[in-house]
Amino acid sequence: MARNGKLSTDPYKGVRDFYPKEQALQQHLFSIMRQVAQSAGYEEYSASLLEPAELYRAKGSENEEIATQQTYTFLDRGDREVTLRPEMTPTVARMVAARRRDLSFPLRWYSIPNVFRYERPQRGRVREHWQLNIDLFGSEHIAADAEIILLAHTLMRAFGATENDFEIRISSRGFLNGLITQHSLSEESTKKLHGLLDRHGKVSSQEEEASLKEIGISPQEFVASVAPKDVVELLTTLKELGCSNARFEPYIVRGFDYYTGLVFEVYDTHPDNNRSLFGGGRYDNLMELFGEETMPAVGFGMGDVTIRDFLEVRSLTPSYTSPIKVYLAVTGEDMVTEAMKIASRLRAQGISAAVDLGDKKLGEQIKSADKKGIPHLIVIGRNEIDSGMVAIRTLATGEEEKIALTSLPSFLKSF
RNA sequence: GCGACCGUGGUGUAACGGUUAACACCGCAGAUUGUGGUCCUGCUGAUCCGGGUUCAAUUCCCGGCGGUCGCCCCA
Repeated sequence: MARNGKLSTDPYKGVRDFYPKEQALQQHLFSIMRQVAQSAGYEEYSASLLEPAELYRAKGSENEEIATQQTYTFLDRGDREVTLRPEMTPTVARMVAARRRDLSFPLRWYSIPNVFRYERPQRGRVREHWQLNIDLFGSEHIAADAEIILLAHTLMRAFGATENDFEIRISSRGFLNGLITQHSLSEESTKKLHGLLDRHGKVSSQEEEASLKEIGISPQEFVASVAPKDVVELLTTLKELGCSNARFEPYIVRGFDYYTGLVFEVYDTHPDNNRSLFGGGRYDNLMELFGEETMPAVGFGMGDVTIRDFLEVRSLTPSYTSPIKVYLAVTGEDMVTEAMKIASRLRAQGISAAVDLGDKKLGEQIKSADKKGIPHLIVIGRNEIDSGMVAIRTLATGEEEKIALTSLPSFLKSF
């Protein structure tokens, strides 16, 4: 709130400040993402958040709204149209297309970029979020699809979720496109169909049936539809690989027009949060944008906001621990320097230590160390320096142990 | 872009249209010039902005801005 001409301390609409505790959680999420991606042989890449606006206009008749209304797009000082990337896939496709001859395939890449959408903020949706992007380029084999979905599964497990906490719903654009050609649907009807499927579960089944009939498709084709061949094969493979909470779901569409084959979404099974957490699919034609031949690709994106909600509902977020292992409270003249010497020696031994700068009373120093979540504390004063003995206290319990200054590092390492 | 609900200290809440806007937490200071998390004392600090109705507005009305939730769309 801006008041009396003072600047507001609120962050810009729809974006978040990450105070140390939130940042620690953020880094926790990222480190699990990195660990899973790297252990499967994926290499990390990165790029600027600025892209030329035309990158998002090129294709996607269906996605005009995203390109024109839901991006941050502006003119730079040289009258170039610039967009803050709303997603990473066009960027990575651009990068791969640019170095196509130099890269060896199959290519496994991942990144954790921040992406921007100019939208109305609401639960689970903000204007800037971080999104793990995992992509596998250069393979048409169904094993590639299986690998990507398995990675999504592994990630969820790595976050601490059980197979009962989530469900992987798979469909295929091939299946959908088959229906569309079979009924020779117009572009308008196709769009309607996509919208209808996407809203499945949000409208009553009567309404849905009526709308389907209007388009010219009988509801039975969905309800009784058997999984298409590619999906069946995929599900079988996944099961063999230890992923047994995936199933065919004809209603999965995914918003982006560039998907060409399989599409999938990971759903939260919690009754109060029955929503799509993230998803992805196969996009084999995106390279055409850059005048390249088609390049098979499959991948997914996982946003930090929805995964945070998922973890918080299930208390799967770790508690915060201070990066400081031992705090040095000081009392008396010239003791700050003495404490800093001790801290330096501790750091050289790989023990993180911070010194109170002595502006406050000793009691206050201890209180603030505890509030910061620092596990251990020692007081440095004349007595300690002269005797070479300190009392090391574990703040959570209040227990103290007297030890020689010289054996402090080995003592702390034992924790 | 559309709709519903809501805007009171840093946070969470209170106040029939009527004195000095209350309480709790947090913060700061003290009780104690070398020892925290319990208790005690004191202090700082708020009615989103602009109009209107009224003797009188935190309270009622209108507009703006902001927030939350939904729709659209989507991650």
